[in-house]
Amino acid sequence: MGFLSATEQYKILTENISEIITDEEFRGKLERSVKENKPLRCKLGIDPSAPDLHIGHAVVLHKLRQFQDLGHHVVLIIGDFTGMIGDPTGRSEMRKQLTEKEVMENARTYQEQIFLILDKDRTEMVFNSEWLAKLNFADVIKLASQLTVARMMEREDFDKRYKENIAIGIHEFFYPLMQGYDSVAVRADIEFGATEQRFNLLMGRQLQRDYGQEPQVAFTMPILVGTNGVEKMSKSLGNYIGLTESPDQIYGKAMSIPDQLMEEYFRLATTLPSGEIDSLLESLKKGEMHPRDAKMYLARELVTLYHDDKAARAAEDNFKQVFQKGQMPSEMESFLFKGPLPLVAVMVDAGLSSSKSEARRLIKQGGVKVDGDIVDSIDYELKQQDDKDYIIQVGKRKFARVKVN
RNA sequence: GGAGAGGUACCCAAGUUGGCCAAAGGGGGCAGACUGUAAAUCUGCUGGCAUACGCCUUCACUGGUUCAAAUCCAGUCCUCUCCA
Repeated sequence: MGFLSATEQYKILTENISEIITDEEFRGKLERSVKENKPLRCKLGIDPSAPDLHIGHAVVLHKLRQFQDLGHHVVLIIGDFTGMIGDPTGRSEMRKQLTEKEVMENARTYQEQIFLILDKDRTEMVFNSEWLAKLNFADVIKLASQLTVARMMEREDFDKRYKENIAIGIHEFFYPLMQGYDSVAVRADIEFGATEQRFNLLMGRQLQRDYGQEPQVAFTMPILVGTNGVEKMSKSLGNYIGLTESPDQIYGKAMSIPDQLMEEYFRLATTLPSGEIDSLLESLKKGEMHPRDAKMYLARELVTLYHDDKAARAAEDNFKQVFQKGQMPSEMESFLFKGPLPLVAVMVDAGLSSSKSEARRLIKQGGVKVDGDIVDSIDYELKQQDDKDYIIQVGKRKFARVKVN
């Protein structure tokens, strides 16, 4: 600790964030931390309902990593207990409750992914069932009495559901309370979350006060827009870039984002210094740099972040080969079949199409190529070939190497 | 507990005088053209099986009426509103 002054830390840590509540308290905590040489306890709650992390989740993780790099301490709370309720935040319907087994399984896969970004040595991991499961009914009632229905209904998501006559479960009211109680349990100095978590983060402040603790500072981070540039990034919408995806997938998806999204992605999804991003955007605006090249840089950065620079270069070479020169990728999944076989069946078995009907549709629309030639008949058959493989291409980006014998 | 409204495909949402309904329209998605795998725009497709005639599964669930049901009837489950 103590390499950087509170002022210097403040400057770095408040970059690219959405809101701090309150700024004054944050400065105070930083100064005290430096003076007493005591790391801040940075809390992040994880809802183990969606086990695949994407670069949207990574926004807050990168911020935490910055804290860690400055010597602070991260307390990661796996919401195994709350996961059984389901965070209603931003939901337009009740979220399904997970079983204990599902929660544990998801939590495990989370850990693997989260340390792609966080520093394991400065992370403490806890499960909130540790304290929440111990509360008895009287404790729960006491906790619930901290909050009025009116207060709860201030939340936009609940209010909206209420007005639209969509079900709200009583148990959903407990989610913010439990999350807030977590802050009490781990004595959090700061809690992080996306902007939509604002209410929950504030609840932690209130409960900490009620339990005689200094209230945590709430740090909200912007929500990353999905690759289609329309809605927020989410797995269920399919507009995401997953942390554990292959270099080619990450690179390709990054290249497909709308141009307007580049700045947001550079700032929130990469770890490039903001000065560098500023000058890059500047030259882009002046027309000194082609938007495509800027995007390739972005794609490279993202691959490097979750793989390495070697993989990034390889993904870029592959991209150039396939999409700029229109050639085949150097590597693709291989399959072995006993022939002869109709092409539609092979497409399904090789995962290029989800059903034969869809495969036929794709062929009719001219979206399928075999060895570079557009297939014009849905009866197309793959015959036995000992000497070479078939290269099947579906759409622009799906390829498979198929050997038929 | 009483009265009323509702549950349709990935989402929203038509359709409820029974057949022309695999089910309008929109969104999303996919494919094609144009590009920089961008955006915008245009075109086509969007339950499964089948070369095709067609067949099968699907409109909360279960049963029934009928030659024929998303549409009619009965029961069940769920949601919402008002009353208590």
